Amino acid sequence: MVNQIKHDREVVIQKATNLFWEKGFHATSMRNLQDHIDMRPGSIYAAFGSKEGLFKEALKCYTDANIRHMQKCQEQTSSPLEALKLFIRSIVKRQQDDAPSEVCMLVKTVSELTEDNAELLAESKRLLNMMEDGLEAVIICAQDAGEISSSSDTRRLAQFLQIQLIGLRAYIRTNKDNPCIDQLIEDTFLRLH
Amino acid sequence: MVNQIKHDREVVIQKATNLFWEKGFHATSMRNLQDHIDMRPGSIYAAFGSKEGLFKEALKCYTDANIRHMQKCQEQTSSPLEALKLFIRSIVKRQQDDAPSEVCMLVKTVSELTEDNAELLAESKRLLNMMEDGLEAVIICAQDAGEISSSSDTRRLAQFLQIQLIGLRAYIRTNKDNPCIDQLIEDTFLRLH
DNA sequence: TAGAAAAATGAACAATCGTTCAATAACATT
DNA sequence: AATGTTATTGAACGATTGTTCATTTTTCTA
Repeated sequence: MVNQIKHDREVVIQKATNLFWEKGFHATSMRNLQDHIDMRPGSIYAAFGSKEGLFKEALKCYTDANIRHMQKCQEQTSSPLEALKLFIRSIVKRQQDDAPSEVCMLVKTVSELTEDNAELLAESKRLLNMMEDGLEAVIICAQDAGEISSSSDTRRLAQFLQIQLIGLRAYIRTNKDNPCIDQLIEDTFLRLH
Repeated sequence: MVNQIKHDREVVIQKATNLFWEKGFHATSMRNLQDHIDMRPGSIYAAFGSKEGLFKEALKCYTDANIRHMQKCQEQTSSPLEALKLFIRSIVKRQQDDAPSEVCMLVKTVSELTEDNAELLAESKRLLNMMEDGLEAVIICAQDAGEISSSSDTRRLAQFLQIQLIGLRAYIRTNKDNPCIDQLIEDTFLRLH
């Protein structure tokens, strides 16, 4: 029986993720969420415990989707470097599509929250570092494939790409219809050495 | 008579800027502000009209301070390129000091706000573009001084530096005690061509 | 120094916040 | 069909939100 459970947990979390991603943690009220995921307060609290609990699920949902997307990019080509380019291009250019925000949700969260929400802040940092590890893994693949010099420091290259991704996405938020976006992305890879 | 006006406007705005910068627009309540700037609601509203009004002043205050800081860097050396390095190094490394947040307040605001606060969002974008213009002005100086190839596209270089600044600062927020920060900054200038 | 003008106060407002829980509906098992 | 279990509801809670304004205090002028 498909869709027997009225509020399929993953679909609900996905919807909540989109709203949190767009509006941020503080500006998203429980009533906004109630409307957006079509659940009443009692059900939400039974399922997730608190607003923070639901947000934590959203962070996980967002990160998992990104990791899956990176894997999809790797499956599309035998070149790890090309996979990286596919990944970064699609992430950065998703701005024109239906993404809730141009800015990475994890970066947005780390930027917004303080020690008043220490657990959520720490979790966001942890997930961001996980994403960086993922970047380094692909860079190591590229190194093994001879696409990147074997003398390069893969950790530093991963940091560089992470910084580019963060910077590019936040930059595009302030300059959405900049015609030079493609140029800026290509510049990133020209400087990857 | 010094300090005749009890609440010197600029000092108050400076204090408000620090609090807004640390906590963001939504997480900063008017009561937080009342305590932090030592003013009662009536006085605040008489002086600034609204929370948004005060925040707008804070954005201006933050940007002005940054522009002054860039000018100070230019006065410290006759080399425009060295001035840029001084500026970026000091901004990025201010994290260890008393800065309210590692992240640029304008980027933080652009990342946090939506069309629900359209005016503040637009103003933040405007100020960010102003900062980018400032970067380009120094790059042009560096070009005139022969420190940067005259064939370089100064607008693109300014965009590149802007993206690096945004990315580095947000990155450092998630990785505050990373020992490679200096390396990452130097990498930025190695890639500036 | 008396009085007018300006500035600062803080109690109070309606609206909204995150959250709870008794009541109801839907389901599963017999 | 009856019963026990689980899921969902939505009114209501106290706390907090941004904001207002009658009152008091301070400052300036004559």
